[in-house]
Amino acid sequence: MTAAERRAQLIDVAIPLFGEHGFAGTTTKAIARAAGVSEAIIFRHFQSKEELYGAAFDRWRGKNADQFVNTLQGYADRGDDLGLLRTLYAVMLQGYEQDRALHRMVLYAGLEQGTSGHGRIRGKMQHMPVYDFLERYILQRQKEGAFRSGDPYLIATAVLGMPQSHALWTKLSALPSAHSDQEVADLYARMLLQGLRA
Amino acid sequence: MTAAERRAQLIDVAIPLFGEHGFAGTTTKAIARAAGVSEAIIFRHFQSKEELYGAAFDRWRGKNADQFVNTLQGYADRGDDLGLLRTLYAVMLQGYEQDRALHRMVLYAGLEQGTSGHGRIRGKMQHMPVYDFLERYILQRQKEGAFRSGDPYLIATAVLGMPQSHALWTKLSALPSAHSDQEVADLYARMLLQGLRA
DNA sequence: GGTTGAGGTAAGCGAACGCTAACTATGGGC
DNA sequence: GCCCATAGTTAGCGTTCGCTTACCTCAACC
Repeated sequence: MTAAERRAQLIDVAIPLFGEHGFAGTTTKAIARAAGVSEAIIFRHFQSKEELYGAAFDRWRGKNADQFVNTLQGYADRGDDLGLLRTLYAVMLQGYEQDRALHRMVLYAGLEQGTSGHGRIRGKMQHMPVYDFLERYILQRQKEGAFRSGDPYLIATAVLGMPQSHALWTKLSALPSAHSDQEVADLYARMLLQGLRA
Repeated sequence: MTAAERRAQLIDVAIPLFGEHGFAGTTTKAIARAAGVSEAIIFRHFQSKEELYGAAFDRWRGKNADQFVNTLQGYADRGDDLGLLRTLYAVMLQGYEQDRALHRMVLYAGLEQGTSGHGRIRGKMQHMPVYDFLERYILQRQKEGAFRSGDPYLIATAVLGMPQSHALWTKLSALPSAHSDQEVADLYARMLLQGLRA
């Protein structure tokens, strides 16, 4: 296995572990065992556990795909507010479920940042494309007189916060939900859109 | 210092540490240093680190005061939906800031539960009085034809999710906010109330 | 005023932590 | 056929982890 392949594999197996136990709770030995290699080769391919953590984190940033944003932009161009929100929520909830480990890792990172030594994460969490898109979108709709006034960033936080919080408890933690993602996405989208109207 | 006092003191100093670094990231030595005693007395007063963690957690459950719910009930009796939501949000945001360590600990516990051995936490996180109150309140307003239809629990999750998510990033993590709590509470309350109307 | 028991400390246990040094297998280029 | 860079191993380093043991101190009680 080449160095690049091994690096990628180590990141792959590390993400579920970091996501499940956090940085402090995940041991290099466990990562090595999951990868089927000896512990030492982790440190051949990464300077430290911290660097591996940072590399795993970069994987997440790549996932916030522009393609997702492009889909939303399509709804925006068509002026389909409800479709946009519904799609946004559905994709978000699906993403949380699909990349559960990755999102758990991000959440852990938010809590752990600045505590342990792993300062590599700092600054990596800002600037998610979805936030930027939503902020611009809200600003535009405000100018058109369609949405209520108020700081677009703050409103975007509220828009994204509802499903985030739902996903936090139903998907990232263990608590079960009695509702399908579609159902939740639909209710949230309708409710929030009505609240956004000027 | 009596045993009861010492127990309480150990819990007091442990909460900020657990909140800052999580269960796995907090060492018994650090707790002992913070309390100004030797590490061994932790294990005189608690069977294990895990038991201390559970005891700290019980402290949180006591904080979800009924008094808070009573205040909200007052608004409900007066039919003041906006006042209720605004107060709810303001108190929530204030609570997150005030008991930052406690809330961080709870969030950590949600992520860590079922991973490390500390199964003591399981089942302690359910049944927050605020959720129950809000669910009943929404159901009542639905019957009166004032609020939109939909599962009250799901709607309550959305109502509480918006400030939770905001607080998660601005208060529990390190990211700064450009807006005052009052400002946020007011905008969120207005927006959500409009979305709730039938 | 000697005994006792509760609260506390110093020292260190075995295990696990992140990480490293020294060595081996292997495969492509001359 | 030899060379040597590369990917991997074994063994263990120094430290820290949660926790335990042996001992100390001292106010309360009969």
